[in-house]
Amino acid sequence: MEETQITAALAALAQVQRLRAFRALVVAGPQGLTPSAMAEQLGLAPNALSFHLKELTHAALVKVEPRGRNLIYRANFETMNGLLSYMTDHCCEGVACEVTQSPICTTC
Amino acid sequence: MEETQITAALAALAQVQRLRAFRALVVAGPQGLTPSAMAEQLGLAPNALSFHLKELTHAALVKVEPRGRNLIYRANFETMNGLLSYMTDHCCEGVACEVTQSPICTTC
DNA sequence: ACGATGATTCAATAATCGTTGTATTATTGA
DNA sequence: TCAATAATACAACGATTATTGAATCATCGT
Repeated sequence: MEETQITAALAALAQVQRLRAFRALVVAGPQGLTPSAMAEQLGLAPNALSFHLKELTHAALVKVEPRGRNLIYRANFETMNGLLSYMTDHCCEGVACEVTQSPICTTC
Repeated sequence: MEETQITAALAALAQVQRLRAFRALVVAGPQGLTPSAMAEQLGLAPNALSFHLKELTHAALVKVEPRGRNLIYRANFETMNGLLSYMTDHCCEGVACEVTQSPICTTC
């Protein structure tokens, strides 16, 4: 993963509403959530949520799939894992400590 | 870890210079780095680096310790681990996928 | 085709953030 | 004490960002 992608992802998550939205999607898992369900759950206006989801999408943290009249948003676990790996890579020069590299949701 | 602390940490890392500075400290490990060493390594003006280190300190991502005329900055792995855990917690409702909870640098 | 719902887009305002330059504090060594 | 180095603090400008309200586009069921 590139540095710009990392900072984009971090910036996207560095905002309460987006962090909550993303976490809701992480918890929801492969099933995903519709914007209206998220708007109700998070107490957000539809347009505000849409704005934040666009940011998350642009940072490749979420994926969208149209289903009929609804959209299904899902967390992008590849980006998530790339982000976590990036922050832990080469920790302590790779020698001074034992870094356990283990991404999440390999089954998703 | 609280939500505000999480967003503070993410916001602190969502900036190229700070991300590089923090990663340099992660790589450096327990030994840490002085601001002047970091400034040279990152090609940053001393005051710019100082500003960014203050942000990282305020987000509890780094620790400072005075040593003679120098300061030693170190990555705060507790915050780091808390941050990673927060993002992966309750993934997929805790049932649909196997989340391997394994923070980094437990030996640091 | 029509009304209703789901979701996004646009525009404007207010607030936040990064950068640069200058000045200031503290510590070491002669 | 004086010069030099290490590091931070302060102020100002430009740029980015979040929020709000209103409007637009697409889809479903009748």
